[in-house]
Amino acid sequence: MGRQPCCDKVGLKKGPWTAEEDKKLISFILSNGQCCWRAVPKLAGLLRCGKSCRLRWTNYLRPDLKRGLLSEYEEKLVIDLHAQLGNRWSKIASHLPGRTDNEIKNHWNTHIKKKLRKMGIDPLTHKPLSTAEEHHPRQEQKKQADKTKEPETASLKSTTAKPKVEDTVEMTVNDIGINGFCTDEVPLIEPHEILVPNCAPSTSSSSPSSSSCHSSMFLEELQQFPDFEWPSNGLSLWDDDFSIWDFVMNDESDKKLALDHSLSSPLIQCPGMGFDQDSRPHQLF
DNA sequence: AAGATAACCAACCGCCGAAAT
DNA sequence: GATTTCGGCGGTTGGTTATCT
Repeated sequence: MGRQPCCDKVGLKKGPWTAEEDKKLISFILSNGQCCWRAVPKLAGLLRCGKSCRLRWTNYLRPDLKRGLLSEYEEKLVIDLHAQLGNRWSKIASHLPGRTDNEIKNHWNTHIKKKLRKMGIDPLTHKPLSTAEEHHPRQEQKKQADKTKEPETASLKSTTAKPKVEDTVEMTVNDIGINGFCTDEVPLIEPHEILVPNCAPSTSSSSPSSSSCHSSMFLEELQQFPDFEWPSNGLSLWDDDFSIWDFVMNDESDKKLALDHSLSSPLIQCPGMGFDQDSRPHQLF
């Protein structure tokens, strides 16, 4: 017979994660590292499937995640990578430290696509839109939908047909407009080398219209748990350095543990991860 | 002020290749 | 070698918030 089932799906919880669930998951991974996801829900006391835990961790709870809107540079990078890789969001995300495939995918669908169309560029082919397409956007959408269904022409399939596209990506740095940094060789930055700018209130990441509004709700929810120690000096939700990790890691040993885990685990380790002088991972909520 | 619509994004679904048995 | 699950990926959905009328 094959492997054992991942989890019996009866009675599993779905939908948005609560602060308590987040806390359980973070605590578990902090003390055990990332092991097999199948075992995580049971061991962490969660009524979720392992897949859901993995998704929550990689897309939201990981300490090395940047949050907030993509910078202009990141956006250009995404466009350029998309032109070469197609909808291979995970490959694209691997070139943007601290960003997830889901985040990039969402940003592409909500922002970049529109931007490119406005500029008269087909977001699928990265070539100028024909006038017919410009005048009949619905037809264009249908065409695009058809294209994606067509295995030979769909960007995903066409790129997979090539031998290891991601290995042969040539970044057109001049197009991006930033010198001296080839994204094909994302530099591994040592923690001490990272200077993550504090998330100033004026930046997009602190705007309530971005994902941070969810963080705000999340934090309010978190306040309901008495075992979380709220800072006594009156914390603003939009404090520059604020993060969930401040709540999960109540003391210095926890913070050290998080640091150790994130540096020792190849799955957690990420070149973009930043720590401030207190060894606290920056979370740009 | 209220309802309608658009925008955003976290989370789910289903598929696929790799790995385990 | 066949069967089954795991882990990862991309597409899609649905709830929430913002903006418009």
